[in-house]
Amino acid sequence: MARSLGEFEQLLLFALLRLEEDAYGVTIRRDIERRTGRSVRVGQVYTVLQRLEDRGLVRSWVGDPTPQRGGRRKRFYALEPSGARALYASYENLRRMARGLVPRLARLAEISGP
Amino acid sequence: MARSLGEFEQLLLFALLRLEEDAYGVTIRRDIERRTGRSVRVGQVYTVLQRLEDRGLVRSWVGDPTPQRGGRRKRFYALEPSGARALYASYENLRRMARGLVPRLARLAEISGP
DNA sequence: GTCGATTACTACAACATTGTTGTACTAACG
DNA sequence: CGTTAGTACAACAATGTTGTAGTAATCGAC
Repeated sequence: MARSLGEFEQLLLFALLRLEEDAYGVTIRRDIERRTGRSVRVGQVYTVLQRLEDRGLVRSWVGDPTPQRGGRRKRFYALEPSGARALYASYENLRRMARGLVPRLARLAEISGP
Repeated sequence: MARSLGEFEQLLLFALLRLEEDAYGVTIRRDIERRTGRSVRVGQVYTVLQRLEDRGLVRSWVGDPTPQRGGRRKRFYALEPSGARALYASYENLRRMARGLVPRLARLAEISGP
């Protein structure tokens, strides 16, 4: 059964969940960058999306052309049920490990410099 | 600056935090297994601990002999300040991505069968 | 209408870091 | 010195990350 998810994979799947109908390469990337503050290469998004689709955790389809200046058609992505289960399991695991420790961790992280 | 932490690395660091004075290979392994329900090889723990130590996120020292039947001396581990910061940052990133989505995710994960 | 210039977006190869496993080794006590 | 708790490490698999090339769409000139 389900191998566990890497860290970036988790971020990616959460982005899919949040974006719902509007999840494609560019919006996914932007969502992760904005929320985490870390910079994400475009290629990284597509590479990981493809792997997740190969594993059956995500599905995708090509959308219709839009009346925008340039650009090719978007490929949209959505969570599969198995993807939701995998993501939930990973996140719960981490929460269980973290339970009760966050305040102390926060203090340690603050104290120790810039 | 701080690369980001992998998933297992995060679990490991949380275990260190929880175990405080009593963190060494065997207890760390047991803590992760019990809380997450996933099985962990002994070697995995030491491999990852060593890498984290190389990166300066963890420190270790060899303890004194104990009055137990057999066994060699334990090597104890503890979080370094930079480790606390890295762990906190990773966990916060994930929480920000997950914010507001967990109930929906839980429902999706439940519905979609065993 | 059709032909390119322009543009939003996707695909992928290549390399780096993390994850995982199995097996061998060490040092303690009785 | 036999037994045993514990550690180290080599080797391979999966995930993370980057750069660059390719594709398919619209617009505007003609």
